[in-house]
Amino acid sequence: MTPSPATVSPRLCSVAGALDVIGEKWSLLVVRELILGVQRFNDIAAHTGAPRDILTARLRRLEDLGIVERRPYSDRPPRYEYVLTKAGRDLRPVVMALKHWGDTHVMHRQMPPVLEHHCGEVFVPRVHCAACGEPADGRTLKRIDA
Amino acid sequence: MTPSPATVSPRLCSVAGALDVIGEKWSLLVVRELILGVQRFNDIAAHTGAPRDILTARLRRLEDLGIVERRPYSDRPPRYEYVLTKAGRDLRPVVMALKHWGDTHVMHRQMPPVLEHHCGEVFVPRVHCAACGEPADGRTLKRIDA
DNA sequence: CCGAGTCGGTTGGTTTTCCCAACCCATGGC
DNA sequence: GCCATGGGTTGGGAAAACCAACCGACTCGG
Repeated sequence: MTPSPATVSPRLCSVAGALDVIGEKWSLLVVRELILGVQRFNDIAAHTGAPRDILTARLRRLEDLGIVERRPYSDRPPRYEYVLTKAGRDLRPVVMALKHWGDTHVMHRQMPPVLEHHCGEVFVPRVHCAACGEPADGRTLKRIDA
Repeated sequence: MTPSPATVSPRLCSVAGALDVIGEKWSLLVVRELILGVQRFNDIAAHTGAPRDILTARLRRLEDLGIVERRPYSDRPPRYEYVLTKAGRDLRPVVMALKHWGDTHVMHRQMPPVLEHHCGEVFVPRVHCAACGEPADGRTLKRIDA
């Protein structure tokens, strides 16, 4: 337990290395969103709660580190989306371990599990209209009772 | 992908909950040290590189959250050591996942794996003198060649 | 053609956090 | 007496995070 004398420097360790890379505030929440398939700047900001300027900084850094890829999905107007690289997808076990620990030691009720659809992707539910098959959301639905 | 309109608030999620608890700078490195069996304030400070005042704050918070236990091992002078609770030991998968990711994506060479001795504890090597069986370190060894 | 809305950001100013060196106190050993 | 050890605390400066407001390029509705 007692360390070697005199020249004790911080442990050279890949846990520390990993935290240097993805240990900054918001980084892992951004990765969580990307794992869930959220790809657009505004959506990531809304779902994580991260300030927009910080989010910009994190996305740039994750891009520099080869964890996310930023790619245009529209030329005019210029629009971008973010997707995980292999290195980024490999963070799933980290996020899952955090989620499991959070489930059992922080949240008092069990959170819904992350599911994987048989297509191989993380399952994100989306409501469709059974009649026409088109997606349904707040803009395509309207109250008719009043 | 596009979220529901209007009232989009940060996702209620145990990943976020976990990060609120152990996502602050240095927290997971402190847990790493405790997993490795380092229990004393000065040793944790030296091995992590955390500033002493920050380390104090983190240890207090981890104690309040029930992740570490602070207990005296000497009355006079008053001295304390830190050990993980069950909730703290349950963070091992998180630290291991981080370590594995760091091994493959940050560090360019493989770091030595964390081993578990058959006694059930994490294996931390300590060099002993084969002759007398006592532990050997910088204070008990001396160069005799010059 | 005008005004409002969308998207992906920037900018400036404030607040919070982190960092570092120095100091403190009780004790034990020389 | 004097220094070392262990577990901190303190003050002050540097860095990071936060927030509201703004911007530019476009689209859409009227």
